[in-house]
Parts: sequence; structure tokens; C-alpha cells
Amino acid sequence: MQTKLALLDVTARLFADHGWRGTTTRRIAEEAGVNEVTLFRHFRSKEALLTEAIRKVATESHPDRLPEVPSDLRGELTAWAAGQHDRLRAKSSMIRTCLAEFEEHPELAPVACEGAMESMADAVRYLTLARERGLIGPDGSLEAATVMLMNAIFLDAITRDVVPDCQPVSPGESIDAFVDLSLRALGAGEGR
Amino acid sequence: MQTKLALLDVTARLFADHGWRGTTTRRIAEEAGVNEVTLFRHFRSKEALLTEAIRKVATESHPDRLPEVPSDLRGELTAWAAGQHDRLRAKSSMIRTCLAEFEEHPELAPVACEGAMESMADAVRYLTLARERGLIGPDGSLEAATVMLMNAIFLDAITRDVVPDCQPVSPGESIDAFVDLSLRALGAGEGR
DNA sequence: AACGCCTGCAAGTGCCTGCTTGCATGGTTG
DNA sequence: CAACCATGCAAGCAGGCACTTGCAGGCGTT
Repeated sequence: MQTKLALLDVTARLFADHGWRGTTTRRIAEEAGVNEVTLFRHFRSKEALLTEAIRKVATESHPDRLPEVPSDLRGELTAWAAGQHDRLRAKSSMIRTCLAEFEEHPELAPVACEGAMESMADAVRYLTLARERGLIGPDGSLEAATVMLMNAIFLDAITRDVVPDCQPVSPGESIDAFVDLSLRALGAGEGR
Repeated sequence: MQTKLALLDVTARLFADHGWRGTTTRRIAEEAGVNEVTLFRHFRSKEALLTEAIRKVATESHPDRLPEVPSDLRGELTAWAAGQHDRLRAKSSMIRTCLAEFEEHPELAPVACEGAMESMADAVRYLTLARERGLIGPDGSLEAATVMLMNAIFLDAITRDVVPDCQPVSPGESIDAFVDLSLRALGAGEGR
């Protein structure tokens, strides 16, 4: 069992760094410290191993949820956004690789964006409640605001390691700024 | 000369779709309709050919600029954003692949994000003028707003083809919504 | 006619790829 | 002790990879 887990682990790491074609069965076996033959005894093919390894990474960690009931809008949203950013950044290499490999292996796409959909729905729920309670103004699309905020955070997280000179400010600052702009756009802090 | 151009062209297309390792010299030659040997007579190696092809695509098209002087803020920003979105989406496959390949070929990164930096500076210039003229309010960071808007547009453009079910609305609608939220965040339309 | 240049073709180099086979070995369980 | 199971090792397969060599033909210029 632990051989299998080691193989899945190494495979995910190599795939994130070198893509599908760059992840060879020889190298997986070598880095996992097992014989290449053992790899084929556990998984019937390279394809089976890779899809299982990717699926595992995609499903193992669940995103933070926003509070059931909004109270400190800015604080809660900032904490949530920071959590999302951290989680995405920890997987940024895998995400970038997947985005490129979806073209040749489209079967992976649905699994990968499952988490994003969940977080999206959660944020919309939270903001809807906030609007009902008068914490934000009546105008502006909550769905659009959520998509925009998540897009901004997502892109920041996956490009930060790889094109650092493009991002003018530190992660913390940019997240605060994105949340601030989102709240302004939705008219928070006026009617309150 | 036209042999060389054909090779560069085919190489860029294949690289966008199949990545560095997936773009083989055999396949390039075949799709360009030339002998594989001819390829090596024009470029001293696969690496030289690929980097030249990518560099060419990255530098050949320049992004639209915003007007020198802002007047119709919403209209001008929306047109600009739509132009950015179209341009990015046309190259989305290449961009996704590059983001993944930067890890193994970091020398490509500076070239690739040059255009983004230009557009970024242009938008900040435009918004600064708009603020001076009182078209938008005095609060909120213009740099942050620009980064957020561009991030949102960029991510929308490069994921739309590949994870279509994740994007809830049509391109036109999402761009309008992003621009609308940015203007709200910067307090446009109030003091006007 | 002679030259230089671009190109195609056939063949081959050494290396890497995913994957298979046969056999030996060690540990765990009955 | 015997049966089983996971694993290692050595070897090999057919195919693909980047890249090279040698030779021949077609083209335009002089």
C-alpha cells in the first residue's frame, strides 16, 4: 500500500513540474525508490497512474468556507481570500500544468474545476445574505463580483511564482486591495 | 525565406497545442511540408527553432491603447477590455502552454509578459487622467483596480475554451460586468 | 556553360520511451 | 513447513526522439 501511495505522490509532483510527456515511468520509479516493473504491477499503464495521481490531488483538499452568517464583512472576506490564495499557490504548478494539458486530456477538466465551483457558490450565498442584511448596497451583480474577485485571486496565485516581476505588490497587499475594491463596487460601508 | 516562415508558423501552432516535448521536429517538418533535414538547415536545433517561434508570436501583435484623453469612461474602457479579451483569447492556447513551460524554460517569461506590462501602464495613465478630471472619485487604488480588472479579463480569456462550464456567462456579459464593477469601485458616475 | 544555393531523399547514429517476460528473493500468513 | 504475495533484477521489445551524413536534382545569376 505504501508503495502505491509513494508512486502516486511522486507522480503528482513530477507531472506538476514536467507535464504529461515529461513524466516518464523510469523517472517516477527512480524517484519513488522502486523498480520500474513494480510501477506496472500496481497500475496497468502510465495513463492510469497519471489520472489517478491527478485526481487524488484535485480531490484531497477542500476549500475553506465563508461563515454561515456574515458579520465582519471585510475581515471575513479577506481571511477567506487569503486562504484561497494560499491553497491555490501551493498547487500553482499543478494548476498551470493542468491548464495546458486539458487540451490533450480533456477528461481531467471537470474534476479540476469542481473546487472552484463550490467556492463560487459559497461566496454568492454569503454575499446574498450580506445584501439582505443591508451590509452591502442593492446594486451590482453578486455573481459577477464573485467571479471577478476569484479570477483576480486565482491568476495572482498561479502566476506569482513564475512571472514575479509582473506582479507589482506583495500577495497580502494585492488580496487586501482586491477585497477592498470588491466591497467598494458592491457599495459596502456606505449604508452601514 | 518562405520555408523559414512556414516552419516558424507551424512550430508556434504545434507548441501551443502540444507543448515543448510534444512538438517534434518530425511533425513540424511534416506539417510544414518540408523535409526534416531542411528544418535543421534553417535552425541549428529544435531549441533554437522553438524559442524563435515563440518570441515571434509574443512580439508580433501590439495591444490596443486607451484614448489619450478620457471622455466616455465606460464606453472606452469596455471597448478596450473587449479588445484585450479578444487578443488574449486568440492566443489562449499558446499562453496556457507557456505558463506551464516557464518552469522548464524560464528564459521565455520576460518576453511573454511584456505586453501585459505595457497595457497595465497605459490603463493606469488613463485612469489617473480620469481622476484628475473628476470622472472617478478620489478613493481607491488605481493600480490595484487595473490589476484586478486585467487579471479578471486575462483569466476569463485563457480558461474560456478549456473549462467552459466554469464560466457562467458569455464573454460580452462578463466583460461588461467587470468594467461595471471596476467603475463602481472607483466611484464613477457619482460626482459626474 | 558553370557556379552557388536551396531542397529532397535514404540511411543511420545513439538515446529514450512505454511496456513485457522470466526468474530469484524475502516476509507474512496459514 | 508450505503457500502466497510483493518486490527486485536483468534483459529485451518496437517505436520514437533529435540530429547527422552523403548524394543528387533544380533553380537563377553570371
